[in-house]
Amino acid sequence: MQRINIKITEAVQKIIKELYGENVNEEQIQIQKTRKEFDGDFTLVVFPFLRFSKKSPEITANEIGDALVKNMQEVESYNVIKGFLNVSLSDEYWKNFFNEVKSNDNYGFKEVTENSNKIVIEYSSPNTNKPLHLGHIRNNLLGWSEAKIMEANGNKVIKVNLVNDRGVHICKSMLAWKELAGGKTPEDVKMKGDHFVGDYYVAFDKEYKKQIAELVANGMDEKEAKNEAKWMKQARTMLQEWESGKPEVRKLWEKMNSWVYAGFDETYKKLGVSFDKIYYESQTYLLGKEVILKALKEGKLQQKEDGTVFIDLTKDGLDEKVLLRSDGTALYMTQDIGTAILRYEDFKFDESAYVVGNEQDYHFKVLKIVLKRLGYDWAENISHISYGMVELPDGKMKSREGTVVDADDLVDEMIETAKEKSDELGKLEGFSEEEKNEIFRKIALGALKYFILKVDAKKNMTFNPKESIDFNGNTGPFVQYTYVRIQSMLSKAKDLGIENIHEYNNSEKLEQSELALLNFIYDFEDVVEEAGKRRNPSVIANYVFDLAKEFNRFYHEIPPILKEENKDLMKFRLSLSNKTAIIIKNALDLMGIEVPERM
RNA sequence: GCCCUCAUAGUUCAACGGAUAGAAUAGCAGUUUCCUAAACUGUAGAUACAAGUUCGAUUCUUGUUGGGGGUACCA
Repeated sequence: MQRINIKITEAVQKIIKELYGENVNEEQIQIQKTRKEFDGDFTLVVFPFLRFSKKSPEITANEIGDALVKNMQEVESYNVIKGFLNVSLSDEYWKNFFNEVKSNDNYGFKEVTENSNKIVIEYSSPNTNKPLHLGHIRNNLLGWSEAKIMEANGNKVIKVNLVNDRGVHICKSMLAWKELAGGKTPEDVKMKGDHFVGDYYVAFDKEYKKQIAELVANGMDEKEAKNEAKWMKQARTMLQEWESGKPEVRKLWEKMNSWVYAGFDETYKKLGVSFDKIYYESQTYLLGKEVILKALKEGKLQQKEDGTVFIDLTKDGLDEKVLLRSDGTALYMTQDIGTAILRYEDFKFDESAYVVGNEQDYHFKVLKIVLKRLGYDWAENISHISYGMVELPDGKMKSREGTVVDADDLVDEMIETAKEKSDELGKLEGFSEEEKNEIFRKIALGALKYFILKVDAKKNMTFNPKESIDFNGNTGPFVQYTYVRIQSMLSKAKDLGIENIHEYNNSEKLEQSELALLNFIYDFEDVVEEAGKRRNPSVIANYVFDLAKEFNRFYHEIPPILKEENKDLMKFRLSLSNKTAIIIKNALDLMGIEVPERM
């Protein structure tokens, strides 16, 4: 069935041609949803046509409105307020629309086929020297949701992770462990491996600072002290040993990384994210080096006297960018070039998307240009899904100052709060512990995910731990609750012996709240598309909240459905509720949020 | 210095250049012989400042002020 907003657009085009003899393109025809406070379903803005009609906005709108009623049987009436033509569709249209979609659980989604666009999306990208924190949570939730939304828009999506498992920062925690741990493992102290390793990274920094302070006290200037501190020198040596493949160092590196991976796996599982392929920087940086050295030989890059390899981007309005250190070791950019190339060879993607914070906007601008200069045409299809920082009410998170919000802690606290809240309300009595815990988990993660994803991805956001745990108002649990309520009603209907809720013959005039719900249901398809185009899960969040709110209003305004004597009407309303629940479930799924059946 | 970004109720967030700038929360006032009150209803409260473009500007342009980020042989 053709989308009615498109049909109206085409009709308006024809009408303008007939009335005023002008050809207007689709972009000039602004059809929007009628705002709540006015009568109507769709609104046409007529101001752009005044120069054709040479009449007042009111007269122009009336002329077009008359013609629409005449030309389109779906259009029942219209009203004009200022330059706005509000069009009301007939009950018959809405009932037909609902009949089309009520049993289609995939309404709003496009099919993924063999010929679909292939998108590789990278997200998460952790370092193996510390556990995941709140910033990673935003990244992971966004990455997962973007992937889901891309899929819903008919793209073939491949989710990849790039683990930053090498570099001097990794050596720092290795060194501290070697010096301080006395051979202890995470098992020995019953800790999650990533937290265990992270503690040694912190320990390194503490000792390092002490050493700097000592040197400064002995008269060295600070800059020199930073370079000359014993542990820093040892860490650098360790990196060189690592690069040259010294067995002892490699072994330690593998051991500690494996601890971290076990910890990450747990966190990823808890968050409900996963990957189709994992890249390791340790496996891509050599390719990056190779490609750069080759390009240098071909004269595409430049070299300084000390051996530094760089690219001059001043013509692109950027600076000179170093691609290899003077000692020949790799940088972040070096490995990212390697990874990008490897990824193209692996997947021959149509698009390669990176979910990475906006602090790296410059990095990705450079990456794209460098790859193009090196002759990789597909670099044009690299996109950076840039998102804003997460700040705490009292400022930015700083790992060194201990103001980070740990990912595992946060999730655990949310679950604990969900449990308290539920006990307080006396819900879930008579459930087994296992069932209850599963529900708490869904609610807690629903709250967290919704809280983070409802904010426009590209904007910085403030994370207030207290408010994020809220389960009322514009929150995940509010939406989940609406779903649960509908499930409860549907199962009660079944208990009453009401079967085949999609089979009815509703001849009643539609109520305002029913029309409002139908409009929301209609919108879902456009919302999914918009979220995809804008690369923004918040579009979904805003929509599903409004839908849930609208349903709750409907639920209160309409007399109890299960007591409705007109069985056709009752079934229609049950079917409408059921459809609402399915859309809630599908929309939340696009955000990685699960729905409980009871709560 | 240069580049990029952001600024909306007390607070956290919305608003393809369109109508009277929406929600949530905190505040105040209500709703349960009725399908889950984690709900619903009412009330009060905001576009940093100054110009410009436009029929129309929170949205676009310029300037001012104030945040954030980048400009590393860190990632």
